[in-house]
Amino acid sequence: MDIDELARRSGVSAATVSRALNGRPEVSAATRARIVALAAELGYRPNASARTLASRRSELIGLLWDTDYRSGGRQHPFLQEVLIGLKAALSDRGQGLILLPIVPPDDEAGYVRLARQYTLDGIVMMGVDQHTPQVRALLATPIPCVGLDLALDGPRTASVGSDNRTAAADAVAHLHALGHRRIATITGPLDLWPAAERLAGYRAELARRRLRRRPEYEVAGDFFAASGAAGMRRLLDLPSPPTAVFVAGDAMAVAAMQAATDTGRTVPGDVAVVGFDDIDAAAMVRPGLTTIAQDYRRFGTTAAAVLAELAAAPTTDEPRSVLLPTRLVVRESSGSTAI
Amino acid sequence: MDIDELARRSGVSAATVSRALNGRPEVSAATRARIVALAAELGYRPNASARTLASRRSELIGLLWDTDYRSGGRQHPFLQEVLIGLKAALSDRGQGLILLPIVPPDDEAGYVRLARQYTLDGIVMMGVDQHTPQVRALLATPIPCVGLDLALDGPRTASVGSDNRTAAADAVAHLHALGHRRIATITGPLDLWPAAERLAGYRAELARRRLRRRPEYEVAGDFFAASGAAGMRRLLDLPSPPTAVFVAGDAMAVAAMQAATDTGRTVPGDVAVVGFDDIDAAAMVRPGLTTIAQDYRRFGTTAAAVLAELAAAPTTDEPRSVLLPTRLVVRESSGSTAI
DNA sequence: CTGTTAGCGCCTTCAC
DNA sequence: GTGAAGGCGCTAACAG
Repeated sequence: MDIDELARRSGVSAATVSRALNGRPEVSAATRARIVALAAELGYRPNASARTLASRRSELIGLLWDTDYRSGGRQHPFLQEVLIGLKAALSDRGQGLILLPIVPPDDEAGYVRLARQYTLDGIVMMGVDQHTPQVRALLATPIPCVGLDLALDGPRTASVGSDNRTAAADAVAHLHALGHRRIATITGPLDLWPAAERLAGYRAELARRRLRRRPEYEVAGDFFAASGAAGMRRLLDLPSPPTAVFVAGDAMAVAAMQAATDTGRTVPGDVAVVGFDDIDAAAMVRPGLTTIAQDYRRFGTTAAAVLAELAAAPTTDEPRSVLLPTRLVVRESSGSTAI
Repeated sequence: MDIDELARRSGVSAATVSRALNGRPEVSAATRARIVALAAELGYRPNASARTLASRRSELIGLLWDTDYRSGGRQHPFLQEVLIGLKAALSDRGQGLILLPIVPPDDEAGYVRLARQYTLDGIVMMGVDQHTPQVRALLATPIPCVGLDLALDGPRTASVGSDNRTAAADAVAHLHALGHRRIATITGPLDLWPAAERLAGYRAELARRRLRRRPEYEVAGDFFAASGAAGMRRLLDLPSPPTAVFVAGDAMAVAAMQAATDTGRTVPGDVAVVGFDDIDAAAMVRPGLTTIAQDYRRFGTTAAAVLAELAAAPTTDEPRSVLLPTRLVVRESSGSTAI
């Protein structure tokens, strides 16, 4: 069942079938209706390769997702949800999603070649280092690229992420409202966009509420559990330890809670904890972890929409970014009563 | 940079370039070496669409992964790891991975058409119901299909999964070795292959160790947390409650532990628990959950290898399946001492 | 509005 | 061992 067969059966030429099915305006309503109906009835689907070859557009989006970068073990707690959103939004637009292999660092043109090889219409990146030569080369290209939790820069790029700054401020506000005045934080790696924004939000909210900002209350973590435990121990050893800690990632937060418990403190009694991400475990540990939930599915749907906009828009130097709202999920770790 | 350009620069015809790059035997070693070197130097990559159109092979594998099927919330704790393995193994073979959209149940030929549309060389399925018309139609086809944790049936299909039966037996053996004699289980939905196998392994090991099998010790769960908690409560309310429970999934196991704790029991003191899956939370909860770890990455690499075999092998009626080894991860929930 | 004619970039017979 | 020619299935100019 190819286009010629369909053309024969509908009594028109292949060109007309192509036009009718692709929504071209030059076809009469009657012919189009007839062709569309017949195509549906016969289950005709144009061959993707032939279509791509002729039109130079593939309706294919590439996903660049580096499983090695900083993922020493389990990372990207959200890949699955992002994929769900992305897949749904793309297929609504008639687009497909292809997973790109990781190219070695010395193959500078690797991604650009992959994009050409598959005639990709756009690329979604997550969990990659946008400063590597291979990625920079890709970003410099007019191929639409959107970064998830990644601040991208290029003629046709955009970034999608949560409004981490506001979210962190919400966390601090929540703790403050519960009566806490000595609020510390354990950060992520500050060269990562979300980590930096969360710290900025923490600081901003302290200032807004006229709480003193103490350098020793800002402990550096790396999003992994061990750094959360170490950070908590360090905070609790302070002469004037905090009564609450905003931890920039849930894996660290859970470990931080355990570190507190292990050293004889109670959570939230002695120290309240608020995390970030709402990983599965947040609801499974005791006490349940109060945390910031991100709408990962929407990361995906937004990425698909932004990609379409980028493809239509002219190239530009203006950095574009979309910030998504988050939600504070209150569980037991922040305590329900003031201190 | 297309094949003609490369041909011109290497002083041969496009046909020879094609043969050289595709490892055809008819090319002289010298010409091949020259062409391969030049191709590498110029970074030539044949256009995927043109190649697929001409050769009728795409080197593309489709991933069928239903995000709705039984995934009321968070499921498939292993998608990410599977993808890592799959992507790595496929790209080693020069193949790509494309995520297939879910087709509506009334579109019986949907997947078959998708396979043709993209000229897919094979399909990996996970988290789908293989009894639906759309999937059955695909399986009936000579297109290579491998199911992860799915017992598939068709002329060119195979199944890859853990050796769930042995794994469950290991769990029971572990509990028995710790001194437990009254060992119960909370199962998954028994129409799912892994759940049925785990129950079979539990029963087999009881028999091997001459432990009495009691019907009231086999409680039905559905892999979700709530059913784990309910199952544990029911077991503990028994006149002669078990001293150990093998829970067929970690989400249920964690909830089961909490249910035990909530009703005044201690874990592992009053009741020991062994789970299945080794989800992230297993190491985060207290007590840490003893569980069976599956090698999900290997699911992916194995699927890629099996797909290649299926493509080369003739169609057959023999069901093929590959069972992967698992690993018992001992933490605190099973206790380190006998009762 | 519709048909005819060329390719899109590559592989693959068929000659040589 | 290598080249020439045709075609994979579709889209996009160009006519009409």
